[in-house]
Amino acid sequence: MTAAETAVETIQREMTVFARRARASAGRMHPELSLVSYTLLGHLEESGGCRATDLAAHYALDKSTVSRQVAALERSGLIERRLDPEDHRVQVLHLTEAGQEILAQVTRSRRAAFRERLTDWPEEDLVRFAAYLERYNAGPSDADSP
Amino acid sequence: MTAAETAVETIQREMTVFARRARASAGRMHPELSLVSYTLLGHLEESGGCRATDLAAHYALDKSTVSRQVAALERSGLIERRLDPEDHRVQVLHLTEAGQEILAQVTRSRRAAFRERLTDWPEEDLVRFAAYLERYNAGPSDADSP
DNA sequence: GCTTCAAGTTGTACTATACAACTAGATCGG
DNA sequence: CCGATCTAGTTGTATAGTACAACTTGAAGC
Repeated sequence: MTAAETAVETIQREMTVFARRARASAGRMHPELSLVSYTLLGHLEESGGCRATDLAAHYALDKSTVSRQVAALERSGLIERRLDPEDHRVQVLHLTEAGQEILAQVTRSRRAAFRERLTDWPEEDLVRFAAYLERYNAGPSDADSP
Repeated sequence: MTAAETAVETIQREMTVFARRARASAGRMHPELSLVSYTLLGHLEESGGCRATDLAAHYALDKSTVSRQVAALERSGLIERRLDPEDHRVQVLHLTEAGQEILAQVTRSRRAAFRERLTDWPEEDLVRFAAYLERYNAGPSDADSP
């Protein structure tokens, strides 16, 4: 196995470990907001509002799954839907003020946990690590590799 | 927000995107072996056999969850349990030959998908990326950050 | 030896998810 | 203009993964 293959193997494995732990600790840290919900809210903030279909595509989820998550978030008053006047099939999702607050709060505590864990890392490494992840995910999202 | 904070934010977000896509594509790629099962088998191979409790700790899963997964894998003939003669509470889990084969097969196809996606990456970057992930996950696994 | 601890199993409930069938609105070719 | 087709989203249904709690069995310590 070449060095590159070993690295690829490691990337797979470690990404999976990360994912499992993230899920576990997210549940413990914020019972009020599941990891999925948090993620969706984050995407809404980042994108400044988008459609359910966009969320589904971005996270490789079925539209029915997103539909239910969105319905729950709306019920909790964290997001609102605005009918697109141009196209009445489309609902553009936006964070409510409550949604923004909760998201900010969860983000703060998540960031704190991350910071603690990453406390020994030089900034240069953090930036490079982040860049690798972005570069990896920027590839085609569909129907292929994880 | 400092550059380090931005990076931390990005790391969180991109890790999550990765995790969701990984799950989705894993289901499509290998209906015969769920992402969890694959992961557990991989850990068994890597560690050369371990206890269910170790798996639970490593992946931040409940022991009952692991117990069921292990039972399913045993039913499928992919792993076997060996009672520890020193301590009869303990069952050491090992891959069977069939388990090794399936794992190798799935690993090959996963690796191929990864390779394709990582095809443009210089080996140096792959190695560094892998090192970052390992370093990240090597931190304390419990009760804290994702 | 009785109590306490550790490994694992089983009962139960819940959540995330996918797939399929459906509704409602838009678009396009004639 | 109108039916065929496409797109966004919802709802019905089934399944898998998960946690928590209660239990069983074996080990260890006072």
